[in-house]
Amino acid sequence: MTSAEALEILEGYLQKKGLKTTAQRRLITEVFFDPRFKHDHPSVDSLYQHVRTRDASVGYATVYRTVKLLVECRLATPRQLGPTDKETRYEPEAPGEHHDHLVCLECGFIVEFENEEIEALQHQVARHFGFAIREHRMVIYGNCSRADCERRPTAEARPTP
Amino acid sequence: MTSAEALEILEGYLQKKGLKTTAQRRLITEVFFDPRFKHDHPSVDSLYQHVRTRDASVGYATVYRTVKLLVECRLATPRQLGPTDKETRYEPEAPGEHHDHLVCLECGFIVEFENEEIEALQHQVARHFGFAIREHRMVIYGNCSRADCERRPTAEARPTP
DNA sequence: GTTGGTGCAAATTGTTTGCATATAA
DNA sequence: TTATATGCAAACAATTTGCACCAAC
Repeated sequence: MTSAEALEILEGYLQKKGLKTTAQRRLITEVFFDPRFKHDHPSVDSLYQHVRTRDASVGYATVYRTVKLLVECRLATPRQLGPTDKETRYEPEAPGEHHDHLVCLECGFIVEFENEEIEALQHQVARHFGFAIREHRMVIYGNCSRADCERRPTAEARPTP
Repeated sequence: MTSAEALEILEGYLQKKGLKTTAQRRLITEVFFDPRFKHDHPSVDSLYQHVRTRDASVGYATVYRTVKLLVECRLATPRQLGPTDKETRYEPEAPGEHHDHLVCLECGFIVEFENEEIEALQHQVARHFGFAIREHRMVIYGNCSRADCERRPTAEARPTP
């Protein structure tokens, strides 16, 4: 999903709700869907930093409020990847799509994947317990095999050993 | 796992680390593994409340510090069930065991389950991306079919299955 | 007696909110 | 024109920490 498509969805949502399209909301959405940035699962703070490089007058609260709007119209999903992460991180979403995550406990490297067999089994389990599935979250933690694993230790994915 | 077994593991851990076994640590562990309580996935606050009914002099900080110890020796796992939960909740663990969760979005009802087929597929996916699995977290959200669903709107006040 | 533990209150951190002003519709 | 948005600072809520006194070893 491109920034332009996301903006269209956002504007439709705002209109429907009688809310206003502002320069800040457009900028934040644009940055959030920036191809160079959209796989970062950014925290609000990280998004705020990027936004500030393009308009230093934008306030922290506005970023929080806009991210909340993006979540409401399903353009963003809150995630708690790293088992030790304190901040909530957000991921750009195309409505209808879904994927899960593999997270490297050493270097924080994240892989997104989809697996229909697992999804089918989840529905089966849910049905067995009388649940109607609305959504699910699955994160697999492990060690990746990239050559430069360990060389980029990030704060994000480090549980107590 | 009984309170007694948990206590034994904790005391072993404390000894190994040169830390001390105190009445508070014993009490908190006992309450955390109390059979009437151990499936509640309690928050630190909820655990604190229960502990206070048995010793009103125990402080909030001590409960936090003790829970941290329990996590370190793998007797507790931090969870963020409810997509809207603010507080971290903790679950008593028997080392080696594992289960996932079904959470009702309406009433907060939680079912624990295990599914070997899903676990096998997770390993397959991980291998495909060159990851060695260390652990995983899976939560399925949906609507349960219990007769009194909706009547218990908070995740804290949950029935025993 | 020494080292680590506790309770309290104060500090920190991520997030939200009240308010006066600014801006889209 | 009029409702909604913004930026700022203050408020909040969950969690952590500094410190003087206590208690396990």
